Amino acid sequence: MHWAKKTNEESLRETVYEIVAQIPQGRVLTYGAIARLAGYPNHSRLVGRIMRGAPDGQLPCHRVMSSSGRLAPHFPAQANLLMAEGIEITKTGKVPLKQYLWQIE
DNA sequence: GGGCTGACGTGGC
DNA sequence: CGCCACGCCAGCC
Repeated sequence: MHWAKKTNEESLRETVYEIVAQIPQGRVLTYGAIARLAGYPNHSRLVGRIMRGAPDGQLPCHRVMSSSGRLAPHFPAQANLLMAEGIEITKTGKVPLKQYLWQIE
């Protein structure tokens, strides 16, 4: 067969969770980076959707943000959780990715 | 099926 | 740094 498996939230969720679970403390990752690592480079939006319904407390979803370092809407606790592990947040409410982006070795 | 939405990304100004 | 237009694509109505 040559049909492509339909990319949907279900098929991505597991992979995304696994990746997010591995983000080290004090480091962050972007939706786009996660999408690429999962093998779906053009599905950053879907990753965001998945994070929206992610089990809070089980996963360090606060370490996930946009490529500009902007934090997630409707997730007020994110900033505190980040600062709690030593991550700096600028006055404009963004995380300087240059310093905290997880460089996978 | 068509149109809109959105925890997105990139490039231009 | 901010705003915006585009491109993108699954989910939802």
